[in-house]
Amino acid sequence: MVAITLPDGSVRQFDGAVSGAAIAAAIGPGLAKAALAMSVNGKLVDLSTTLATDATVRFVTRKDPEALELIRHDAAHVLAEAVQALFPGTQVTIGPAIEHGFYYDFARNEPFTPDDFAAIEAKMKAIVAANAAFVREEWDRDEAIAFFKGKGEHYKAEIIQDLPREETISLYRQGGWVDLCRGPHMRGTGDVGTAFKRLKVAGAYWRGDHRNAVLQRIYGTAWRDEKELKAYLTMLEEAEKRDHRRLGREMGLFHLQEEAVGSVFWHPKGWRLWRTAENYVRRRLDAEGYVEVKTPQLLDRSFWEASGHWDKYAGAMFTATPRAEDAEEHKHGRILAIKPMNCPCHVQIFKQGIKSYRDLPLRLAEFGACHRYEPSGALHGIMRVRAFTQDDAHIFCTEDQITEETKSFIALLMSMYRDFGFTEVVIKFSDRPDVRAGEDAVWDKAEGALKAAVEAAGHPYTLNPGEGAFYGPKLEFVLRDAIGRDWQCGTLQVDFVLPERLDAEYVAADGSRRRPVMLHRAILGSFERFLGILIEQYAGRFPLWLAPLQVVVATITSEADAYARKVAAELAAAGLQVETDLRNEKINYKVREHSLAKVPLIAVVGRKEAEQDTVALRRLGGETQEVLALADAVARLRAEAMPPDLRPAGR
RNA sequence: GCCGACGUAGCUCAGCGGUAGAGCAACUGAUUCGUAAUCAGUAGGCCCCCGGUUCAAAUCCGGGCGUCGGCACCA
Repeated sequence: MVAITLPDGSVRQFDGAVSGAAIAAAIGPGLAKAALAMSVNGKLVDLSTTLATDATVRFVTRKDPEALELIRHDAAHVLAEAVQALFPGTQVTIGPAIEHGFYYDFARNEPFTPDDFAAIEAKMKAIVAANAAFVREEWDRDEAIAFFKGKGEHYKAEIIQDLPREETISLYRQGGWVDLCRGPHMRGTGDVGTAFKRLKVAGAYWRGDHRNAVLQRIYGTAWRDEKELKAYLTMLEEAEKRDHRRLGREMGLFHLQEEAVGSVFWHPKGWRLWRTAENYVRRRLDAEGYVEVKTPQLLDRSFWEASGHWDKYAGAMFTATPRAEDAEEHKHGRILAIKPMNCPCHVQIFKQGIKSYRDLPLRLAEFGACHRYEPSGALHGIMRVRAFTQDDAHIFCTEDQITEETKSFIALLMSMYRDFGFTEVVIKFSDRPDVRAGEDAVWDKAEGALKAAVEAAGHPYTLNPGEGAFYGPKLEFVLRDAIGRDWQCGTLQVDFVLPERLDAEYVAADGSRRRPVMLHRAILGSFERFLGILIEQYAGRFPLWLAPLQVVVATITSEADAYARKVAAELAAAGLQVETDLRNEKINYKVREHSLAKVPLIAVVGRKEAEQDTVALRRLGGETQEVLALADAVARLRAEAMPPDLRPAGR
């Protein structure tokens, strides 16, 4: 007898070994039809799996969260079959389910062309319609290797060779096609459904290593039903509409051009946005006991050799030498490097004079402009650039102060993110990478201290093994935007290495000389990137305090021109960014134009307003307007435009 | 850096061997108008750059540069 326990606690007895499909059928025809796979004692397996011993079973239907992963994984197999059917000689490699969809990496000499894609998608549909059953087979390891080698599937053979010896080698058949796969799968290709779409093709390195061959990766998306698919495609469209590169141009915030690859030309409105953000950050740091500094752009190569950066990052650093042949640097062949980061400079400030334990923690902040020669393929709008400004700071402290400094940093960061409109923040803890500076004992200490600190701060965090900086472990702060995308911005890194390398020390209470610990930290990360994220978060429709142009005073008739100027002057005197629109155009035209430009408020004035000393306020996206006495409107907008940290009510 | 696609007016794009096009924007004029496009007219181009093929190149070929989508990278 085999006893099967179901999620509701009930137990069903079977005479002998029984398949999942048979159990489902025994429970009811509805379930038999809906079950795609099952969870046996918590492990997801094929529905066809035979159970010979007692077990707890839960059936997975299309409604369950696991279904998405199954659909996507199966869709990857369908894609692979389609490609091999259409392009004989193409080798298959791997094809996992990923967030929102799936991909499959193929080895083929000729690139896939747009014409191929329609054929691939059509073939996929045909394979799904044929609904061939997924059949699992377990093979002997060496036979499997020989089998794939015999088919010319060298990547598959390599995968098997690299599997641990004790691993079961399973193959899945779907009709005439077979693939190496761990499983599980649904019942047949038909279970993939129709809510999938091939999306894009891209190069990808075999096993993610840039020294390996380049494969062709075809991406697709797959969902439970058409409605979910449509919602996803709509989200992609929404993301495209929010694209900071597009909005940056449309709203006149910035531009990029060929002669300055990776550097941003900030236009007046974009720079206004930057200044608003920078002023805000500066006020918060001032209030938090940071002291602001400014350090050199150009430093001698030997400086970076001492800090250890030259060794690891010379290839990503810009260097500069004077053109004038009589310049000393030129004669002696000295190389100056444009700073790629601020920390070594801050250590130099720390080292001026003798520091006492009473000076700690010393929090040196800098809006530091840095340059890095980022690989050309990494550049992306203003999000990934070669010239950027960090909201950087280094906290010099004792080991005992790490916990307290980390706690107050996390509190500051969370509060600032909230002010910028981000409420969902995830913390990741990254520990030692393979290539690193410093002794293991030092790393033990640094990781221990940081972990203790983040736990003391009381925020949950996830582990990100091996992703730390080369000089120390770090916390990474990832924020989720309005349409569900994640952006890593803030960071806090513990560093015992650099103070040692650059010989920073302080005098302890007992008169001995000690090394300070350095905490590298940033909240926005880089202004360029963060402003790009803000543009996308708000789709250009900034809250009033961030909007670079806050109010347009638009006239209905030229008789109101003088009054419009007065309204604008009073708003400007109250600290608002305001423009007038006195053009001889219809109010409809003006409203449309300023709405498209995403100006938060339009103050409409006509003959009536001029006579009564009022304004008709219209909010972006609103369908009504509010007529207010001018003085009231000024007072109200002044309050509303106040940056969150200056609002009297507090946060 | 790697794979692929793309680069034509300010923007979005058509044209793909035979005199460079459209819509929107811009400019000029008329219209003084009450909350998301008033009408008419005008102007606007090293067709990314350099070379080649050809009687003739935006169009075909080669090489650069840049952008886009991924991959790799991200102190």
